Amino acid sequence: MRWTRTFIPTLKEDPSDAEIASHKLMVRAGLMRKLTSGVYTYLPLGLRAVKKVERIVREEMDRAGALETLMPILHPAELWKESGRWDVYGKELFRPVDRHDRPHALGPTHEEVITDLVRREIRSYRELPVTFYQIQTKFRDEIRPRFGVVRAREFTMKDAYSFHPDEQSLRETYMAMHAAYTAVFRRCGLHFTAVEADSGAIGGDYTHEFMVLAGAGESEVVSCGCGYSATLERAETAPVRPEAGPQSAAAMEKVSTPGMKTAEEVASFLGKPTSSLIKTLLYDAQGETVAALIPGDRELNEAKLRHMLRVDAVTMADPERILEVTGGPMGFSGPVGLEGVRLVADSRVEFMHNCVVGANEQDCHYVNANLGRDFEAAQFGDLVVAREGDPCVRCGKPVSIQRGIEVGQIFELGTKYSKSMKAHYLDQAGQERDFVMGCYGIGITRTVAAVIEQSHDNNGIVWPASVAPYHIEVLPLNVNDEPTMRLAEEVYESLTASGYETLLDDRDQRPGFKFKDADLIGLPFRVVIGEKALGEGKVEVRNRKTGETTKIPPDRLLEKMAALLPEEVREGRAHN
RNA sequence: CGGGGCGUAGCGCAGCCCGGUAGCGCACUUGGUUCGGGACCAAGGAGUCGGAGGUUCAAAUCCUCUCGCCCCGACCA
Repeated sequence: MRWTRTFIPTLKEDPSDAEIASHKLMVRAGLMRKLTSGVYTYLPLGLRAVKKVERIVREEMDRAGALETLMPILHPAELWKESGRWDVYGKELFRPVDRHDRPHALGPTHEEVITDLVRREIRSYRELPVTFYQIQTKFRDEIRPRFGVVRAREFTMKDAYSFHPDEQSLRETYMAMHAAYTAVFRRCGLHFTAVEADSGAIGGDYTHEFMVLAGAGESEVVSCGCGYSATLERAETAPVRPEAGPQSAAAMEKVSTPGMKTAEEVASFLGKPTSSLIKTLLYDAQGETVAALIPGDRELNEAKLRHMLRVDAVTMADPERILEVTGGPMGFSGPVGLEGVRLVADSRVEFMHNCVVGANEQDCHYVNANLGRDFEAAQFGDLVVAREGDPCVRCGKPVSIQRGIEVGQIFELGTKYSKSMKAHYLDQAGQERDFVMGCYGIGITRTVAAVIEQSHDNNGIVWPASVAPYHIEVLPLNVNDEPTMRLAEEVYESLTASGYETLLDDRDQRPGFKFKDADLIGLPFRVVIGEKALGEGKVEVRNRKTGETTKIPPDRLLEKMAALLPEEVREGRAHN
């Protein structure tokens, strides 16, 4: 492709609305433009990168035996009502209404649609297992779109759904998908980890998220050298056992703490560390009020509380409810003398002595409260948000926390949708059974952003060959010099004919200008044809990533490129 | 949804407090010089100042409403 024949509107300045590197660069390098909040147009160069990722995904999905389909983006509301998600999905679900006033949804994901298809078409265990996938535009009315295409409202996603006769078959496909995803992200040249995750609202039991480690990521990943890694929501860490033996228990005493509500206020008022406080958090767990005890310097992880209580949702109790069950106002709750409420505690509380707790009375706390003597808890477990340096649950070494961009997630859904939507098949014994399902997503456009986020420098994008819009930029320094242009055309033709995707910068611009643009759009290799090297009968080949430049005679260029950019590298099966 | 910021030429911004001529850089057009890391000179085109209403002799500027975009936060005692 010739630069003057395509459309690559590069920008010298950062767009004012961009915050992170990938967003700025995608706009500056002319990959995309914003239409409205969280909605983007892909320009020719950007689309090529998107298509590279799509192709890799297709190849790996096909290899894993998944069947490509294309489902509608417009769904009738009935389907969503049937699965129950019409009411639980919330404001993220776009809900357009047609001219007959009939409600619809724009698909944020397609479990309902595929389940409907499969229940109509598949009757027998003989047709199972089967996996369908599609690469489609998805809509999610994000509460706050940001970071360009990392959190967009309209985006491209690959979603796959598998149907099985039983859990074992599901697990086999799950593992195959895990392997396919690993291959996909490897081929995209990403540094990533697959972490244990929380299944959230989609439901299901077993799930991994594929996270690209990047400072600009929105998710936090807890990981340990031993190989354990999990999302912050899911990550468990072990309590630190105190080195000294149990301190002697002092006499419990009620003290006045006027107006001191937060752990920090109470601790500083009493001149004690926040870690000597026990926070008593009251939650409504599907009708039951539960008190959760955690160390004063920690935060409760609601997902963990949900799991411990085996409920789908927990919400903080309102002040009226707190007054009713504890007898005291919000901010002064404590476990001592608290009756008629289930008390659960973080395991760390077991190792705390002579603690400060609320007295369930306006402006009063107890000091020197001790578990076992002054209060009890019905159940112990890990309830707090993991923190950098906490001991790993597996090996005890300190864990670290890094930020990441979630580019893929795989779920074992089980029978959640087949049950609610009455999707059955007949087993070998002629028995009607619910399909066992799995679902698997990859954010295609987000993956492109993640690649850039992880691979750029001060001058622009540094594309891995596998997802680069083109492999090589041929850059004639002076388009008005006949020998230069003749050679440039020859080089361009021969590279193209040899299967390299080549961009010829045939613009009549000054060299510096073209060099800057070349760095900005970041193609892996640049071939400069200038009068200087030409005088020696040579052209220059420059590696965008390393900056390494070599001068070679034009007739050795194909040989050189074959070494630098072999097919395995262009396909992402190897990286250089 | 709460808080904050911003909408002025294609892009990035100044002007607004203190009302009167709409300006700068980049980009674009023409001519010339230049030509290995975002050139220079000259001339030029381009803006309903986000929108509506109001105050005023006069509004980008003051007031009211409204739309859009960006950032932070969203119940953690």
